[in-house]
Amino acid sequence: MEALQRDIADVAVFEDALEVAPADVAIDDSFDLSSGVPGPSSDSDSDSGSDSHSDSDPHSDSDSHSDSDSHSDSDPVPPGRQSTLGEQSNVDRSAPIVVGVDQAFLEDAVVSAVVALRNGRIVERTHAVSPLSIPYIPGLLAFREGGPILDALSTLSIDPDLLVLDGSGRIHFRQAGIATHVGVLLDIPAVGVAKSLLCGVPDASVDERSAGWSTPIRAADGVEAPAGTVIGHAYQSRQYPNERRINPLYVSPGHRISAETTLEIVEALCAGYKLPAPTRLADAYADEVKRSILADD
DNA sequence: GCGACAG
DNA sequence: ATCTTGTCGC
Repeated sequence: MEALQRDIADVAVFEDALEVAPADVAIDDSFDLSSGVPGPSSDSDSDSGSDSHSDSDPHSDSDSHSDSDSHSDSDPVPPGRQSTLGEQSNVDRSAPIVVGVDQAFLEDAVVSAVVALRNGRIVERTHAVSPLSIPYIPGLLAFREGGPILDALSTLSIDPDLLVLDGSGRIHFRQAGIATHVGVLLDIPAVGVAKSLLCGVPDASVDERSAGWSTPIRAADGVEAPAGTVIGHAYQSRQYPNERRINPLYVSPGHRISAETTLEIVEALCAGYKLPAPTRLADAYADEVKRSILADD
């Protein structure tokens, strides 16, 4: 597994090779992000469960039947037309699609939820339920959750321009955290957003920082990269005005993006909240699906 | 050998 | 990640 991670890190591109600029994904504060899915239909989900074609699941029997086990809402795009008259809408249909991914766990399965945003609004949501076989081992997270994430992403009808994953990317012993792993396998730009630091050292102490602050995370001790290499950043996305403290985020490039741009993108996606909007929304959706599953049996 | 260690 | 009510503060 570790050898595979070194191969993945070798193929990974930690430089900007994406068509997404921070300004293109900024979250509008003028819209209520906490409410809703697009379209009038309420989200009364059906089942889910797509078998995994994960790297850890040898018996990947066919997923023949339902390709749409999870509901998905995508807005209709006018055929062959960019912009003409009547372009009063603020909706830029050419804006990049940012997809957030998050998971909720069951007994021996995991719900992987994906939420696609464009111009800060949800354009599609889908999910998959996959079996879990490998335990959580620091440094090997992708082997446990990577397959299930691919399961969910394969149900999306929209093509992501950027993936926002829970966990690290380059901030990893072998520079192949789950964001890098998934990004490389799909060859899609990806960033990793973690709530705690796996490895590497911050340039400055991360304690008691105000919103907007950030400091580089550099390779050290066990990280297989030239000592001093900037592998990510600690970023204080939000802070209370008073005594109570909020921990910073640890953001790092997954694939086809630099550490600097990763920081800018995450900044643009947080909009006053601790977590980037795609992650927050996928988080809530995963819990929603999980509870609905626990509901009937 | 001991400690650290994403979700 | 998950088990879980209230509680402090804007």
